[in-house]
Amino acid sequence: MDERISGFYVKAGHVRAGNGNDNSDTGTKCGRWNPTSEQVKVLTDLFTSGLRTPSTDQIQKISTQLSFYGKIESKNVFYWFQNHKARERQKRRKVSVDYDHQKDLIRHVDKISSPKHYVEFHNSYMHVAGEAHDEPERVIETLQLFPLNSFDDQESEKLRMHGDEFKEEGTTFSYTIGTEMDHPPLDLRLNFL
Amino acid sequence: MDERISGFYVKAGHVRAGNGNDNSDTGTKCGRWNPTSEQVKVLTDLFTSGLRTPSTDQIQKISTQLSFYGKIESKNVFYWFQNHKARERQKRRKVSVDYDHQKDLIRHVDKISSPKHYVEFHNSYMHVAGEAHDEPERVIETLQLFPLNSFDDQESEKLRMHGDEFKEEGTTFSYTIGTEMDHPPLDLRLNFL
DNA sequence: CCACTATGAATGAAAG
DNA sequence: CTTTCATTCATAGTGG
Repeated sequence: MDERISGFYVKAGHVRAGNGNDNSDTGTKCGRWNPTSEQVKVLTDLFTSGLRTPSTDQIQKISTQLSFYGKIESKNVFYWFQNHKARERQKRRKVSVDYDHQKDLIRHVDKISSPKHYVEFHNSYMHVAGEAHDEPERVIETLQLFPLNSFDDQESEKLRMHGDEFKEEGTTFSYTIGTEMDHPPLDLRLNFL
Repeated sequence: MDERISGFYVKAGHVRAGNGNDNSDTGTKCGRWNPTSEQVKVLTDLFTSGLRTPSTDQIQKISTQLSFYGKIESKNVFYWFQNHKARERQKRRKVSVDYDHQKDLIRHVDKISSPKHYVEFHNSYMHVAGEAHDEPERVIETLQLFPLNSFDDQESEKLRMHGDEFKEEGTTFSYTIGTEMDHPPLDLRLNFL
């Protein structure tokens, strides 16, 4: 059975707001963004310079700038950085395993059946303040594209202290009450509610 | 085999297979929640009807109902709504800058009324199967869709006024930010890299 | 034509 | 609520 070629992968929606004139690229179908070499270059440069998670503003600006080379949208830039960062980390993590035992390297599959106080391990990255370890985070100050605090965050691998447990019941959603009650008849429409 | 959702669920059956996360049988529910078509449908309906931030109690009930279609927990519902809502907004924000200034607008009004055109819920392939089936409708007895309100709901979240929340850089965007230059080409400054 | 790979896109989960 | 992280889905591109 090979359903990989079947036409079921219609993927509803995704109508590309534009009128289909987006292919400024190599005759790309409007399926998904296909970055041009220039765009990739710029993005890569930015990434190399240290930009990991651009803010909305920067995404907008970058997007605007890159539109010069071809069709591109903000979300493309957003996804690009997300993916790049993720993949890099993914690779690093794969090769990592760092020093064998970190003592508390548990990485157990949390059983989130009854979330109450499950600890969340986190990488063994341990952020050493003021210590440049292996991450080549070179921030080229020469690349001041925008006045905004460009690349500040970098990869701040801070220890994720747990502290927020999801509560199914209780007084977790204290803020929800009275926030928006624009659907009073909810119980009505949904009997079970 | 309890294929309640038997049929052509192309996507179903994914269930994190092949990872060998043999911690404890795995098969059941390790990994993250993978909503079924029905679950998504119901959640979407609720969202569409205006529910955005369900209370703890509502989450509980929804979760209970949805558990019929498959494994689900309260927190899944909670997260679902949070994400859905957040992304609705995020989309709105990132989709801008699209109707840029390099092209003339052919449709003037379309610009305002096609915000959510962009990224519809696509959950792909599920629609195909979920529609023409005869099994899925089993518990829907209680889930009767009401006559939607006259006013266009789901868009009543304009109460927010955030400073960072913004889009449309087109008009307010000025290249006079730096003393650098005034032309768009970004590569120029990045060329040194 | 089919398998594999790189990567764009999406989304569940969580942290802040 | 907002933003980020991790994992997965989907597809263009390429090799056999």
